[in-house]
Amino acid sequence: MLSVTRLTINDVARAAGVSKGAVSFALNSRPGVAPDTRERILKVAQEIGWTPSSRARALSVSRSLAVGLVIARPPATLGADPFFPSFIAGLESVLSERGYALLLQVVADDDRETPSYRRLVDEGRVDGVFLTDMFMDDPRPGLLAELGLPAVIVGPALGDDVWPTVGVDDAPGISAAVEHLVALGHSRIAYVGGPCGMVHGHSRQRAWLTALDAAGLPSAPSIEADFSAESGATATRQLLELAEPPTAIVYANDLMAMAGMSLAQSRGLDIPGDLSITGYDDSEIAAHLQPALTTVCTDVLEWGRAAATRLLELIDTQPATDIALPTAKLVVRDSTGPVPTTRPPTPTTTTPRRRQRTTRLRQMEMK
Amino acid sequence: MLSVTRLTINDVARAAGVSKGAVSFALNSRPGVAPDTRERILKVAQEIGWTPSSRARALSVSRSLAVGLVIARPPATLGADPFFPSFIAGLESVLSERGYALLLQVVADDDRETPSYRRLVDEGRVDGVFLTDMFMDDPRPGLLAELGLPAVIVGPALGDDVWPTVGVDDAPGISAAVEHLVALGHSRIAYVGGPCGMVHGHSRQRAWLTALDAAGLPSAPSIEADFSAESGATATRQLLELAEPPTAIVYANDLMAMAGMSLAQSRGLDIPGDLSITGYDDSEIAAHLQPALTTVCTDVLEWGRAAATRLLELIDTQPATDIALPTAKLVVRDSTGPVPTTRPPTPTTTTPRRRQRTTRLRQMEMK
DNA sequence: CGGAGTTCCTAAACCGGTTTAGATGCTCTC
DNA sequence: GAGAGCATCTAAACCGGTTTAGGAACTCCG
Repeated sequence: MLSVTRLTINDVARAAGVSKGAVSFALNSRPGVAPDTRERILKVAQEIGWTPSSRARALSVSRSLAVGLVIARPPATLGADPFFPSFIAGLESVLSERGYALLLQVVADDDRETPSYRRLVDEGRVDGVFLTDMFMDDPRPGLLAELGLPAVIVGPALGDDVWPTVGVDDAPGISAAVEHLVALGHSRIAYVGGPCGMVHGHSRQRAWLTALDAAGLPSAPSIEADFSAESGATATRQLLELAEPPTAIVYANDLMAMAGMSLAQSRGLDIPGDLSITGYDDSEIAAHLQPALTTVCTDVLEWGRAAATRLLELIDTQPATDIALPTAKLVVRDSTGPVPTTRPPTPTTTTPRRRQRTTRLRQMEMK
Repeated sequence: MLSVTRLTINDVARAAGVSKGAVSFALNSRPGVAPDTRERILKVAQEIGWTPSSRARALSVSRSLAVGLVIARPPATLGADPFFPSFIAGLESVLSERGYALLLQVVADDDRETPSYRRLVDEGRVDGVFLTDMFMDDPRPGLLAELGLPAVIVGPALGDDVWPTVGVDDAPGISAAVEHLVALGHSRIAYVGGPCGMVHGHSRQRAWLTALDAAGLPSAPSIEADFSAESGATATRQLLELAEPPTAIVYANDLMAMAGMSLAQSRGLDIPGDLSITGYDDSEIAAHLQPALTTVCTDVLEWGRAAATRLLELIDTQPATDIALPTAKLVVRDSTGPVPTTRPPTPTTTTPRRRQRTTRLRQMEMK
């Protein structure tokens, strides 16, 4: 190791016997360099092992060659969400190919993210950002428009936006779940959703409502939870304590479904004998639960790829290529089954089914 | 909005009636500027709303002001791991305070990461990296030493390394789990671990072995899995089919423990009546399982903070401040209980307990 | 054969900061 | 009161690329 200093474009220029500019032209495959000169330059660069410094590049092209992802969620909930890792992997696969880096920021939930974005812009760290976990009336698109920072909204389409939206439509997945339950004979299909103030919380609930309606079913109880296990358990408890508890519950994510399933089981209910349950996400554990969870699966990796592609297009002010995302698919497993037939036909204030079950349990324990 | 161009240090200099250099000095609180001048400059900068461009700063200080985290795992496994989100949140809290950004890369598992690091270095994207999911004889520390890129190893201490290690020791947590089970009367405490080729897989298994030994127990079956739900289920099946199945299983993470618990339950075993189970991680869902999972909890956020602090020190060639990380703690819940007392004293080739249980189940179903 | 048009390339400006060398004015000292 | 020493500040070089203006050589064409 003779020289400690990093290789620069000047070293290449000198070695190839040309000027800095020529090297730059050759590297970026721009006209103005003879084919054989170009080849010679590239060969020399290769030989001495030079890669352009993205620092220097970033300064001269007035771009950061990086995009940002700001995640504002309590880390606990984040950890249980299979979405982000796959999504980020999808982003990466496109970004790295185009020489872009991904800047990640995980901020406290209550920070409302906007200071983070402002800083990213002020410091010129990123050329664009992905917006996730959108709220209804989210201030961020407006803020970013004001700051002039390109953005892509990740999630269900909103419609009237300044920024493009890239997202797998929730509706088909939820609809499929409801239809599946209807086909199994269920008619009291409750819903445990995320915060209605959040776009995907909202859209999934709408999908459930629409599907019920399409099946000609009357409205059923719906509880607004917050995607956490705790809230899923609480919501489930409330539903089971209703005078007329549901025979099936559609959850807006797997985590709440798992917590709900556990809670129901702890009360002696058999899944799916007494209660059918569906999740959303198809997390790794879903298939290995007892019973295996019927859930909705989306191709999150592809989703990430699409979002990244769109953001880069936006940054380069290229026209949008419309990428068709595969729709959400229902994965039927063992947590859904035929509606219980032994149900008493007239609704009462007590819950006979649970009573009965409790009795059976008691017998078992006494044995 | 009169001018569309970004504010630069020149604008501040002009507005304050000083030179570029003076502004730079003032901003970085270096000597050579009179106190009142410094204040005036800062006030002007504040007023016109200028923040130094990190692009330009990065080029002139020959630093990227960013650090990298390369994650090489199949996204599916990643999504189920509560570690990274909290860890990243911890990193962020230190990095952002110091004006550093976090560059994230999620690469395919088989890419073995090294090309990613090489690229990060070649392009000058980062000033240092965190190494996670270390293998025994991992080539990365050596590679990075060669490339001259500072690194901090995240995980159990290895000892002979070029780079500092920041990690919560696994041993106390696993030991506590084993001791807890021993106290409950268990003597056949099996172990389902991660790949032994991985450092934390290895260290957790050693901890289990050591703890067994300390309790004066003979060696028990141990299965090398891969931290995935699938592998956890398979390992559990193998253990339960042993001539003399364990009465307790210690798992190296929650995901495998959950899958194992479900599998055991699907075979009619009662947890913890017939089999006690412990996990590792304390994921959000753990407390909401049926039964709630006894597991090991570590302060991952603090861990992230420590790792970031250490890496920045390394980059600035400052001496290491030794940060004491809180040790892993056992969280006792309901998946562990007294060893079954009804067990026949002589081992046979069949498994009477399960037989008995199956019978009970059958009775129930026939009813 | 002289001027217009191309092609290929170089020198120099530029991106927006940091940092160094040196100018200026002031105090201190003998 | 002249030179040393210091604090304060400026001008200019520098980081490592990209990009523009322009020069040299060569072709084309009337």
